[in-house]
Amino acid sequence: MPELPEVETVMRGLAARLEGRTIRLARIHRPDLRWPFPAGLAARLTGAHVLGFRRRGKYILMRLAGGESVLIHLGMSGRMVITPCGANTVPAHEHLTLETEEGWRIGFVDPRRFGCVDLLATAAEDAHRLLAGLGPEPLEAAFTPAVLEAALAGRITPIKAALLDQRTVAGLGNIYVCEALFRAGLSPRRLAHTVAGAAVRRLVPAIQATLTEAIAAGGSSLRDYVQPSGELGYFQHAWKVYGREGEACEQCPGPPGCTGIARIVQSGRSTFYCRRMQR
DNA sequence: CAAGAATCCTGTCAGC
DNA sequence: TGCTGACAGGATTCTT
Repeated sequence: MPELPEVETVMRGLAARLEGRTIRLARIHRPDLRWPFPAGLAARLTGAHVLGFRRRGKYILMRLAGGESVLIHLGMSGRMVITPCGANTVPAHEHLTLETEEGWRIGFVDPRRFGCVDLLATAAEDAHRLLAGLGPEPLEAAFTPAVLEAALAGRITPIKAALLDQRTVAGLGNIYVCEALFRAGLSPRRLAHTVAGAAVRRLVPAIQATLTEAIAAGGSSLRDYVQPSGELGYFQHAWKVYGREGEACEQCPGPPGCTGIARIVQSGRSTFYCRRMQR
């Protein structure tokens, strides 16, 4: 899916067109994504005034006047497409359409339909069942090596799997976990509880730098992710290991001994890493 | 309780 | 060109 940097980029794109504006019209084109849309969603969005946005992990929260917020998750293939109003046809897999009074059309497109939309009370946002269990925000000050070390303590699972678990830290996905572990020089196969001390002091800044640089690049554009404006993020060109099976590791001194970037499968998902530089 | 597998869904790509 | 199977950014739910 869109991981934290992509979600942050999408949220900023939405804020630029929606913050302080009024939704003139909302339409739903099917009854559900992962779960049914909340009852009366289109009617409750139509005429709503948007106060602002925030992100929690991979979730976007759109705060409305009147005390309600809209929770949006992009799932694996979700994206927001912002275009001028005009066309009457609904693009393929566009499940929710918003139109602003300024003439912008915001479409939530999600072919695989793993995304979701919900309505909740703004005052109780963090108590929502999908947000309540999330770990710390990796780019906030509260995410320290001591905090991560405590979250990893006693866990008998590869560090790769532990970091993908949103209860450990919120917002990382397959790509950025691979990239952050490479940056920290840690093997994705290491058991989570062994990542302590100096290792976790390398890992926290590695996660933060990876995410910060990716956000600055507008995220990574894969097949079905683009920024709301239609521009492409370009962080995919900065990947050091993800999708680079067999290529030389740029940190390795080179042969002899450099076997290139390996791809393994952990809990059903591809992991890319350098066996030599990541221990 | 914790960890891993199965599952939801559609599109794309490699290989035949 | 067309078919088939593997695989894809996620996270819940089900099994061990």
